[in-house]
Amino acid sequence: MSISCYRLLPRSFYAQDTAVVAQQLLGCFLVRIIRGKILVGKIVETEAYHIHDPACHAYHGKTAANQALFGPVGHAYIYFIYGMYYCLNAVAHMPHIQAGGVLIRAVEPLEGISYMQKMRGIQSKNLTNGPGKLAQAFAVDKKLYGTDLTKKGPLSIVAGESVAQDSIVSSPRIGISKAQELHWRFYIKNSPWVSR
DNA sequence: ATGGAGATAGTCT
DNA sequence: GACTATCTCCATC
Repeated sequence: MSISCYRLLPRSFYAQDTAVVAQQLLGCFLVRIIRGKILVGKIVETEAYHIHDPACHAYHGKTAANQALFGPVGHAYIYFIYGMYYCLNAVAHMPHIQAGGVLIRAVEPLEGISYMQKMRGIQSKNLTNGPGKLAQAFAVDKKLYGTDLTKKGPLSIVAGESVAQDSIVSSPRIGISKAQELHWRFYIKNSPWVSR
């Protein structure tokens, strides 16, 4: 697989409804370029959050930490959680909404697997089946905060395999207590790479 | 196979 | 001072 055949997702892709973007990101490829190496993973699990949703980090307004969620769509919003982990989101929402993003929860490792293993530590078998794990495997931290995902660079998302609607499963989001009635977690049915 | 505790630190009240 | 959009390890079934 050569990098030249990758097709970056355009800015307009991220200007759709957040839950729609979350579903359409399934099957796309997350591409990380670091120290001359390339890491690629197929996105298999996502969650949608937007400003009118009590579980969204932007719900209580703009702060220094969540400002990227209010910025232009197609950029990376990264947050630090539980004193130990980073999680990666793609800013995505309709133009008339102020903020929203899609949490990338799990990917299927495709390229650079030995580098991912090095970042994770060899004791672990599960490389990227959870938001904290995939951030660690892809060397994603605050340095990439606000990165434009629609441009060739250290972190980007490119078009991938299209996923049939009937192989997309939705469920309540994981690890939150608010708005559990919203089934805004999406994953590829029968994928062995999802977080649970 | 499943469950609970502990690690650990940024962010907001 | 409380609260996380988590993970790993070790316990017990």
